[in-house]
Amino acid sequence: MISKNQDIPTPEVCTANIAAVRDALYVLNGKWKLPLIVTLLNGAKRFKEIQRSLNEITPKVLSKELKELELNGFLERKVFNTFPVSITYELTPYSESLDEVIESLRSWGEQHRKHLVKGRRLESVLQDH
Amino acid sequence: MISKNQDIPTPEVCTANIAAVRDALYVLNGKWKLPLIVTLLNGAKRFKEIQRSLNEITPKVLSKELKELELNGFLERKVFNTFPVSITYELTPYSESLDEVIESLRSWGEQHRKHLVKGRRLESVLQDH
DNA sequence: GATACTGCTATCCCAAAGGATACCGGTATC
DNA sequence: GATACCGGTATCCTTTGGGATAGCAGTATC
Repeated sequence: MISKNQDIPTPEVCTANIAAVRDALYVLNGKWKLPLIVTLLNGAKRFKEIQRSLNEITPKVLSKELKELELNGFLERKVFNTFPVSITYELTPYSESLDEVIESLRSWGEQHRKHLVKGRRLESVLQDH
Repeated sequence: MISKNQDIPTPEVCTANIAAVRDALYVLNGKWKLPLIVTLLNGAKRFKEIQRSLNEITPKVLSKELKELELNGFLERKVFNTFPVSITYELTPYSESLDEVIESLRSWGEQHRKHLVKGRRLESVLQDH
């Protein structure tokens, strides 16, 4: 329906589309939110596990991102009465609503890197991981 | 393939997925890039038209975002020899690679707002447009 | 004792993104 | 003259995102 080849949206539809995209970005924007959700697709994880899996994130930033994602209903924090205390984070059913978003970004990121390799522009417009 | 219900990705696949999502976010992250591309789905536009259509963006930010999108190959800036000079911005064929990304975000943003209305949490986690 | 684990928090800092405002020169209109 | 159009740019500022580092208490292991 948003495809440019077949059906140019009217200005009203375009405005509504922009609003919806902005709603999504408001919730999902930033360096770490979606990568964090992707790492939890593997199953529930503990704080340090997540940190290792995301490689370069500081505890402070991780803590803040987890809180926001919890607040928005994407993940659940579970506390277990062990020594030391252990806490797991796992995705909620609502996080499944993001599957298409994540898949489209993953797929696009993959093809974009290939596109750049083909055009030899890799160094200037992609980040190291 | 990234769906959680059917096929939990292995850690290696997960790492590759995170990397691909991060590539995409590196290029597309921020408040204005995708809304800007959405507004050009309507067809080529001039600077002031884009500004009006995006509503709250300053000329400075718009100029910067347009430059970056042009640099990344998503749009083309055309200069016409009129009085005063007129310049249009239009999407390139490469921008079509973003169609699924944009559509998934639009669709998600739409359902998320509905989800929040249903749960009466609109005020706290969505932005005004 | 030291070091490691746990999941954070506090402090300080920098970088980046974004906003507010004023302005440019050339032309057109009143 | 004033104001508007055009597409920006310059300056100053605020806000947000993220990073670096140190530290907490309780427990376990050497």
